Amino acid sequence: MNVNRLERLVEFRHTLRGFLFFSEEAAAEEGIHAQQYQLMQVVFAATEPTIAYVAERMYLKHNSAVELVGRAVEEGLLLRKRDLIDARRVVLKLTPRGERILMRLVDKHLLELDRVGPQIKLALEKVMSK
Amino acid sequence: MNVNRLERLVEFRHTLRGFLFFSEEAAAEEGIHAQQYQLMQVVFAATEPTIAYVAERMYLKHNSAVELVGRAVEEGLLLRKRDLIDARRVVLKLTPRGERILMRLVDKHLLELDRVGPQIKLALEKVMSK
DNA sequence: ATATTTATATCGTATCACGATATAAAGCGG
DNA sequence: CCGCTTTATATCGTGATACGATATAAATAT
Repeated sequence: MNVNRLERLVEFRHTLRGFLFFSEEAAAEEGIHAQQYQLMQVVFAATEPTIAYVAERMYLKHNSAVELVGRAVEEGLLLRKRDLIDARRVVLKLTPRGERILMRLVDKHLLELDRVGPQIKLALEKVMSK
Repeated sequence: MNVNRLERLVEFRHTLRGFLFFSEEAAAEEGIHAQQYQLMQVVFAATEPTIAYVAERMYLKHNSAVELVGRAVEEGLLLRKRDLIDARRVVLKLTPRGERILMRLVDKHLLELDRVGPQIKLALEKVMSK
């Protein structure tokens, strides 16, 4: 039943896309972009959030990370701090505003995952050849 | 432990992003974009794939769907066919080339989900408040 | 001390998505 | 049958995103 597995794959991607769409909308409600939310998550959760770390964690090239951070800094979500020990490096930190927005978004996403998590899980189980 | 749930949310998004990154790479290996792969999935799986249907299914505005389809048609992945009954509508169909590429990508994704599906599932379970 | 590597930044280009607007066919009310 | 509205697709201008190529500057190696 290869057709069946294809249909299940399509269904899985649809549930995923639904979740990601929720994420975009939630971010938009806070006046930011979905990628900025992801960036803030990564920065907040890291012990030493540098540009290179962000790039690796988000599967981006470093120049893309630089640009993403640049826009976030411009919008007052993040701060760049030059590393005192190694002056090539830039360490990132959320602004109070960034932190407030992140926390609200995290709460919303946790609620949403309580709602759609089971559906995603089911769709995923169906697509895996157990 | 709200911090814990946040960390688990971050971990979940990381596994998801990993899968989506795989998808981007796999598409690139076939010379197409990840969104074109998603589009082809939707078109292939639908009984009557119109622009409006694609937009709804991919959570896009119709103009975005028009543009996505336009680029896919230009690259020989899809065909536009005017609906004979309702001449406003456009029904989409994969070209043989599009279909071949889709099938290869579906296979690759099914294999990848056998590999990373369990990790995604685990991360999802951990983030849901059971 | 110079060469190389590492970390970040800049530039040009393309995809993608959107809002606003346009066009054209279908449906509707009289 | 004819305007009027709705529906389906298309076009235009703009901005975020991501990339490769290239640049800069600090750290490290020889």
